[in-house]
Amino acid sequence: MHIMRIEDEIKQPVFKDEYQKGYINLIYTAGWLQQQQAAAFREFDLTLPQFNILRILRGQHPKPATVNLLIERMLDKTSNASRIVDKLEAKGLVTRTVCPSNRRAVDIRITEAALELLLRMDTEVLSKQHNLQTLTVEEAVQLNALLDKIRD
Amino acid sequence: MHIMRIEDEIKQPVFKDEYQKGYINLIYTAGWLQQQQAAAFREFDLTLPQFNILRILRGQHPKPATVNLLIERMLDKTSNASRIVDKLEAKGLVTRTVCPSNRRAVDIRITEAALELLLRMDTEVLSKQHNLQTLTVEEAVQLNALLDKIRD
DNA sequence: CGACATTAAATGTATGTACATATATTTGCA
DNA sequence: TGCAAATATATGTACATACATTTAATGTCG
Repeated sequence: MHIMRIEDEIKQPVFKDEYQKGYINLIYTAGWLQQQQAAAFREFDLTLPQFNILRILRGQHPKPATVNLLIERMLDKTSNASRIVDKLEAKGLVTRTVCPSNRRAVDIRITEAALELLLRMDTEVLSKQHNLQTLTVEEAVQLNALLDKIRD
Repeated sequence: MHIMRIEDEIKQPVFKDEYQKGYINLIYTAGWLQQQQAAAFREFDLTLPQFNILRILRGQHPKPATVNLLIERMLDKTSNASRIVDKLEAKGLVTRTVCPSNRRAVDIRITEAALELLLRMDTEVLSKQHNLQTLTVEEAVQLNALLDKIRD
C-alpha cells in the first residue's frame, strides 16, 4: 500500500476539513491525469485540446461539424475552438469550408491523414489512459456519482 | 433530484465504460470548480494562480518564501511561478529582494496591502468555495480516498 | 421593404501552461 | 586554487484559456 496522500503531494500537512481537502484533491488529480495524457500526445505532435477536437470530428465523420458543435461537446466550453481549429488546419488535419446552407457557419471536416493518425494513436493512448484502472468498477461508479453530485 | 449527469453536460450519450466516464467526469468537474472560483476572484482583480500564491505567502508570513518554495506548494508544479510573481509585484502585492544568505535565491514577501485584500476576500470566497458541501462528510472522505487511489 | 436584434465565427488582449534554454551564484572536488 | 556540476531564477516560444469586441450573415417584425 504505497498510496501517496494529497497532503504529501503538495506538502500541506493539514486541511481545514474533508471538503477543502476534496476540492484541492480534485483539482490536483485532474491536472495529474491531463499531464499523463499530454505526454503521450507529444510524440504525435498533438496537444490535448487538439486531440479532443479531432475525436469529436471523427465521431461526426463523414458529416461535417461547425464550431458551435465543437464547443457544445468540448469539456472546456469557454476555450477557443476557432483557434484550435486553426492549428489543426495548418497541420492538414482538418478542412474548413463555408457551410452552403448557412454562410455564417463553417463546415469543419477531418482529413484522411488525421483519421490515420488517430488510428495509430488509439492503441498507444488507450494503454496510457487507464490510470483509473486502479479503481474497481464499483469504485468508478461511486466516483461518477460523487462528481455528478458536486456539480448539482 | 435534479443532478445533471456528465452525459448530458457534454452531450455525449454513451461512454465505453465507467472508467472512461470517470476520467471525463473528473476533468470536467475540476474545470467547473475552477471556473466558479475564478469568477469570484475577478472582482478583486486576481486570477486563481495569483490568489493561490498569495495564500502560500500568507502562510509563510512574516517569513519570506523563495520561488522554489512556491513551486513545491503549488498545485501545478510545472507552471511558472516566476512570472506569476511578476504580476503580483506589479500590483504591489508582493516584494522581491535578493536573499542575503544565498544570492541566487529571491526572498518574496507579501505586502500589507495584500494581507488586507485577502482578509476582505476570505468571507466572500469561502462562501462560494463550498460547492463540495453538496456532499456529506462521509462522501467527501470517500471522494478523497478514491482520488488518492487513482494517482497510486 | 428596412431597421434592428440575433447568431456564427474570428480577432484582440491579458494571463497562464509547458518545456527548453540562459544567466548568475554556489558547491564540490581534482 | 580553479573548473565542472549543481542550484535558483529568469527568459523565450508555442500553445491554450478567458473574456470582450468585431465582422458578417440571417431572422424578425413594424
